[in-house]
Amino acid sequence: MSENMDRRVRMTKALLRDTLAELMAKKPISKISVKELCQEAGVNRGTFYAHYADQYELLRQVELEVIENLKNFLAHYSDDRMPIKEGNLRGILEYARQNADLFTVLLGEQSFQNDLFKLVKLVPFQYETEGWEKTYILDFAISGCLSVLRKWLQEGAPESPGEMAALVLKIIYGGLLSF
Amino acid sequence: MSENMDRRVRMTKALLRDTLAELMAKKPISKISVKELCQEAGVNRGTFYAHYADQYELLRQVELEVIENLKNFLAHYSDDRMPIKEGNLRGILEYARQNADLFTVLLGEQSFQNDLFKLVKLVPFQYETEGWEKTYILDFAISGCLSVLRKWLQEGAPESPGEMAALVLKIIYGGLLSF
DNA sequence: CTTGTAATCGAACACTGTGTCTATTATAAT
DNA sequence: ATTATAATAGACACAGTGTTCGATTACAAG
Repeated sequence: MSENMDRRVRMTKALLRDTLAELMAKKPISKISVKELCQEAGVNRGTFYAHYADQYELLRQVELEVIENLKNFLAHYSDDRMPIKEGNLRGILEYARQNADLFTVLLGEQSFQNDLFKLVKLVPFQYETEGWEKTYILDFAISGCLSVLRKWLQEGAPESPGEMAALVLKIIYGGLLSF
Repeated sequence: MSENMDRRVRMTKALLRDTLAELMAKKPISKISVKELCQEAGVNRGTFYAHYADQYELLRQVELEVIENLKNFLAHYSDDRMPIKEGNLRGILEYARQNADLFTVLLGEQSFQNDLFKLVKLVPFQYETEGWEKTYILDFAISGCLSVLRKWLQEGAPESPGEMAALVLKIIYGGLLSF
């Protein structure tokens, strides 16, 4: 992806990516102008437009990069035909924790959430039944997990990834009222 | 709220509200200018600025209006100390179905979701335990429900509110794997 | 190390939308 | 009918946009 790029291009994109994340931690992207973003990043405004159409396209690119990372992540861990293993889950949580600031921003974006939904739905689950309820159940579960992840990161990730993985599994396999 | 307002003011706000909803069904609010919105609504741009600072403030107001409606809704139905009754839930789903277009738009907004979370958390639930897991469980459940609602509306609400209420209750009380 | 290529830069440009103001007209409340 | 106030058209300075130019700089390949 970003391997075979000019050093300068990678530097520019990285600067813009990080600066956008910083600014978005303070205010919504709608209040961030390309001008301000470039001044903050120390990048020429013309250079920005050479890569992106606007702030939103930049954000979208960042989202897709992270999705790509997560995809590799899942592919690596789900070799053993057992989806949603504890270690599997813990790995993702650790990755999220390490990039907590960026993740917190991205998890607030609808488009990023949609990508995550699609990503999870690639995992081959097995269901008891095959009725119309199936898709709703899955959506319920994914959305619930993402909400837990978001809350966890917002609180500063006080619990360990292991604890959180155990919690999520307990909810999924034990039910919401198993506490 | 909007009872004791000049007819003209109410008309103007209603026009802007509906037009914004229409436009947001087609494209993200970031691509909607105040100028376009006002032309579409047939409202003078100066009049817009007399009421709102920008598109986002207008959207926020609409969100708060709907939240207020839902609040009354909950207050009416939760008189009997039994939260999350089937009829209770079905009523809300019917209300959402009747305003499907608007709801679909609003459910994609982070701020609106936050409001809904706060609203649901006003309901006095009783838990088995009191540990740190409690808040995560609740967030999981709320987020899951909203996701189901969103999907249902996006599909054009094929199932009846009664069926959906039953499904949600089955997930909550029966667990995710009870299918 | 040298050289051709390409990315960044500063500066300028026309253009669109913004936010505010004024004088004028239309409408609601009493 | 009178009064108050909301909506209007139009104008204004201003900020940000998106594009262009030539000059400069950094890179990668040979």
